[in-house]
Amino acid sequence: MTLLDKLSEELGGAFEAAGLDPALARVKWADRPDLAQFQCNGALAAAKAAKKNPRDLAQDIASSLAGAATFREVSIAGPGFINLSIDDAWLARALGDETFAWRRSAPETVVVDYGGPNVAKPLHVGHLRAAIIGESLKRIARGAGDTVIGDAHLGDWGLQMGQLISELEIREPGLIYFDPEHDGDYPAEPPITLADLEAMYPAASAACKADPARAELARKATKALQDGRPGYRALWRHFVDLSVAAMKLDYGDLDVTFDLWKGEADAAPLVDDVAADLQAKGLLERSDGAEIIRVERADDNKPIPPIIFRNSQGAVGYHATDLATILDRVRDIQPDRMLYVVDARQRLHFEQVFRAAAMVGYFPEGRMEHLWFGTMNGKDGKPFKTREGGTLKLRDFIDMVTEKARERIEENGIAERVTPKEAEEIARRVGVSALKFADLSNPRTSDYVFDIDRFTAFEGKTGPYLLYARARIRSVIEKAAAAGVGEAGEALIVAPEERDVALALLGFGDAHRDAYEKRLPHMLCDHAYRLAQAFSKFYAACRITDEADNAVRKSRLGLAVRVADQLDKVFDLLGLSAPDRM
RNA sequence: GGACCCGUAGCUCAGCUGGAUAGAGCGCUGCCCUCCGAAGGCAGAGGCCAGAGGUUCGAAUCCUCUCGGGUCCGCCA
Repeated sequence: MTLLDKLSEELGGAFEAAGLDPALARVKWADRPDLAQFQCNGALAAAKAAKKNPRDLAQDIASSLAGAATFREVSIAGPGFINLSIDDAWLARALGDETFAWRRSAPETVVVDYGGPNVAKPLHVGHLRAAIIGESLKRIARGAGDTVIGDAHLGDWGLQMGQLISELEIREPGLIYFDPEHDGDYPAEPPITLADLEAMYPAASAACKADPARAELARKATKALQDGRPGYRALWRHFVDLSVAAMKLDYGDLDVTFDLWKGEADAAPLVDDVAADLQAKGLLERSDGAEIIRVERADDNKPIPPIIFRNSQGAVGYHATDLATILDRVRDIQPDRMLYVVDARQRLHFEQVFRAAAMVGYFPEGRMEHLWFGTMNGKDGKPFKTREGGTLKLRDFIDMVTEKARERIEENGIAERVTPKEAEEIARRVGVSALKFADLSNPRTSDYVFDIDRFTAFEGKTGPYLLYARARIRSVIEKAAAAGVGEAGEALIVAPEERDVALALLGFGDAHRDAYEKRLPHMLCDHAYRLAQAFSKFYAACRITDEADNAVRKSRLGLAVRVADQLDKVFDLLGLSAPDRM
């Protein structure tokens, strides 16, 4: 039960005593911190329903709360706002009460799909948001008690594979993989390097676009691969292995990890089962030589085009593999929920797929969520590109941000205090946290402008600032230990800045819950920043290690420890990694 | 053409079930280190919440329209 739940419960009792609906007794953080810490506007809604004077109702409620140990003050203001401030002793006790951390009462098993990189195509900035947001949502759910399985869901089975295979066949037709007579094993070593593969992709793609005959070759190769031609399959395996090894390095740099590295190809064997199920339900239709599923509904306010399950060539596209993937997950994992962290432009696609999956009876539509996100733009307001207008590779992007972090570290004199090796590690973490925090602190659904100077700044609402704040607190705690000033102790609230730190700490459960329920990590970013700010004010106003009063000193040390520990928890949920000092 | 996302301080953005005086960061002005990390703290200037109607005791928030920006709309994923 979170703090706001607890307070709402208290108010709920008072509402019931006054003959009102306790569900209206929702308590929230005060809009007017100068007047109170919390507020409840439920009397206004209750008055509307009961056709009574809201101020009178608020008065009744306030009176029945008069003896409560929870509150120092309950007052009424305006048309019927109930203003609440917590009793300091209650607050101090609550700090030690673990139940104010939030856990789900009924945890679920959840699959999160937040990868979607294509084989042979290096990760680029377009993959960044899915990786960062998905990783955080995975951790947020795990932290709430869910069993969460993250899947990279590789794009390894579409037309691009046929384009690549046909491209290599044109370039090196003599390779054994293209010999239809060959009967037996293929070499264990790939015939090309990763660099070759990555260079082939744009060449093949451009050639197919320019020349219909070339595109036809690619389609035929795709079909042959999907039909299981051994040489093509062996080649495909090489392509996937080369790519995945490179992807793991890039994702690793971002501290993004997947539990499963499945792809469309893993789902492909189930496509026939899906087709049979669709057929059995009478959902598959022929249209212009293709097999389609109609997913529109009578009450749609927009046209929903049918899914092309198999195209006129007989090949399946990503609608079919996505459906097969759902079937695969239902059979293998039996999740309660499936989350897709994918670009906003795929909204229609997922609407189609979710409808079809529900129609064929695989999974309830309401338990599949497309958690779409906005675009990361450049300073010109258009999707982030290199200066030349090309796509920026993820590893170049990470290098760019790390380099910037390195400069900042030198400017700030950090580099002089640590070994070169440690400075490099600090630069990496500062750079990556700058990048990740910038992305996460914007609401998932918004577009935002990537401004490297702003995001790598050590001041303001940035990743580096939070890392710094944590390092500073840890440093104070270490110095206190070294000075032998005693252990952290029970909280004791004597200064307003201590009260504000305590309140900020207790806000964690609600921030976690909000971030989870709304699937919005930025709510946890806001919390981390508020907490760091509350600590800074406290630190500026109160002495810690050299405070003369024993109990007060121990209490303050205890607050510092709690803040540092909670920042670590929040960093973990966001997927940020902090250096111990900087 | 239709659907969806968006328009809030000079800049970048919060404000999610309608509530009091619309917030934060950056930037700007002025203060605060003989004292635990000043990458900090304190104070201040800066807003017809794109525009117009409507619902409501009450609207940045809900509804309608207009203007401006973005995205998507059957065989690539």
